[in-house]
Amino acid sequence: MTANTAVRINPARSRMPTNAAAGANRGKIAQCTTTCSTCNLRELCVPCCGLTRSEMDVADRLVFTRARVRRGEILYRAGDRFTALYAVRNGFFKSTALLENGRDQVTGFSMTGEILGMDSIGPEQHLSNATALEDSEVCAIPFAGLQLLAHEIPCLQRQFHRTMSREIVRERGVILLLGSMTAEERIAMFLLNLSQRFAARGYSRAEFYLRMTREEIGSYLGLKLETVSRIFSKFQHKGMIGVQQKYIRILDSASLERVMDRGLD
Amino acid sequence: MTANTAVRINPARSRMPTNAAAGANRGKIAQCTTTCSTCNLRELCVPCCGLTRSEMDVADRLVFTRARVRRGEILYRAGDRFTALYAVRNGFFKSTALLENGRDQVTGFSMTGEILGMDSIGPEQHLSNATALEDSEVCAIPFAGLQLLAHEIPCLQRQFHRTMSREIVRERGVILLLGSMTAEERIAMFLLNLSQRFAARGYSRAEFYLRMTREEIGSYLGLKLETVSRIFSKFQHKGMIGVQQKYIRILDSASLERVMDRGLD
DNA sequence: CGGAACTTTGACACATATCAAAGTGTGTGG
DNA sequence: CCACACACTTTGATATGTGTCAAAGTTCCG
Repeated sequence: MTANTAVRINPARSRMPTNAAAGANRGKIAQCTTTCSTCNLRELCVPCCGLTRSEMDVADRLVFTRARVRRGEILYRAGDRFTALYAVRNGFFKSTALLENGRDQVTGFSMTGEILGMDSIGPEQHLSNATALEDSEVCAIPFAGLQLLAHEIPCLQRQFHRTMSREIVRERGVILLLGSMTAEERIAMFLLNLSQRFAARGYSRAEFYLRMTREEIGSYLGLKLETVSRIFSKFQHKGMIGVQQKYIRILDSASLERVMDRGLD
Repeated sequence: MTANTAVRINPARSRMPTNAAAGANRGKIAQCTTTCSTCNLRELCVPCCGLTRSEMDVADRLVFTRARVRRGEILYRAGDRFTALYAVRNGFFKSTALLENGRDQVTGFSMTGEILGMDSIGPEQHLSNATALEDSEVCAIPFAGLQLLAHEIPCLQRQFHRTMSREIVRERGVILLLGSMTAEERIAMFLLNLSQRFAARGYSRAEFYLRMTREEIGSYLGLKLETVSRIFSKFQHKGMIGVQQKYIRILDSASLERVMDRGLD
């Protein structure tokens, strides 16, 4: 099974992040209030309104389980029962969906502050795998509890809907990319998107380390790894980016934007 | 504006196959309760639980606006303020998303019982156009009202989440299709999907009229119209389908499934 | 009947995949 | 600490699926 490559990488998968693994982290969990407002639920509840009161509620009443996920480990697998959403506290994940015939495909990359598992709500089971691409930490947000809480805090409910809707819009963007952009346009868009997301998190917009391989990028963008590599080289020769392994520098974002919008001429 | 093509296209359309020659339904409109449970909110609230009481509530308290949309007319446009979701009562719609550079792409087709506008909740404005491909009828479901109601009827809330989640899963499917399937696999999947959806609505699984052009199919599947046409012909020569204009017969669905899963050999 | 929208088919072009081989970096075990 | 293996990346040569361009065919409707 292709899907298990990531697992084989580290034989020692016992320390899989189960919600129960919680124990070790107990110390931190106590200070969930501050932590959540800094990063975890930021996307899910804080921007809602500035209610300190309800933030307290959130922290007090929703039992978060903090979990570590080492690089290569799988946070959840297709088929697992859905009980919780996961907020990426720090680190980097890929989501992969499996087609019936064994083929699989990367459907997204998630970084700090983003929520994993939105697609699993309806089916009540996970339909994709979430794999850590670097040592990461997540907050498990029990879905049932979230629902109860959202029922009492309307702005949390609203925020939750916004988050789901945003996932629809994100996927829509991937559909447009896959359906009507050339390889170069896709790569330009991919790099600019990463750049912008790193910037939004306080990291450099101009240089960063890719957490994923060329093959994973290709899978996400509907391209083969060789094509990804070639286009990286091409952009580099044009002076648009610097490439050294996984270390990328955005040297000319205006050009990248031009490529994204109108293709490379 | 490219988006208006559909409108200009036909000053007067008539002969399109409608699922329910409209006028006949007039009697039903008064009894919104029964109507909703038969089709409109079916997806949104009914499967929730069998509560006759809350079904009453839904019908009584949410003011639905029934609207007719003629073929070629646009139900909503990108940029319009989002106030309501639309349940397709009967008819057929396409959704098209616009890229910055003027390109646009069909992102989905919606038929009876399906909900339009899920992606607009977060942004609070529509990001895509919804165009009727045949004379259609929709129920506008005011979002604010739905939220209020859902707050009081937990199963409605749950059902709403399931519906949003289902949209994420649907789009995920399109991503997989666009990212890793050949043209033939895409077309086979497309036809089988339509077939299955028609069947679920009580129409024939084996023969139906396409409501969209080859170009719209191509746009949706990330292919050019000529490619769509060629593959239809190819499938026809192999005896897998019958093609006469927009009238399609599925002659060998097993073969189509084989193509979808493993490609044509 | 004539025009418009749509579809089909053919010839050819081109972007990306495939196959192959060499190059680079990294972690592990001796 | 080295060396070996392994994963990953790069680059080249070639193949192929799909796009592009063009033209003829069909159906619909005024």
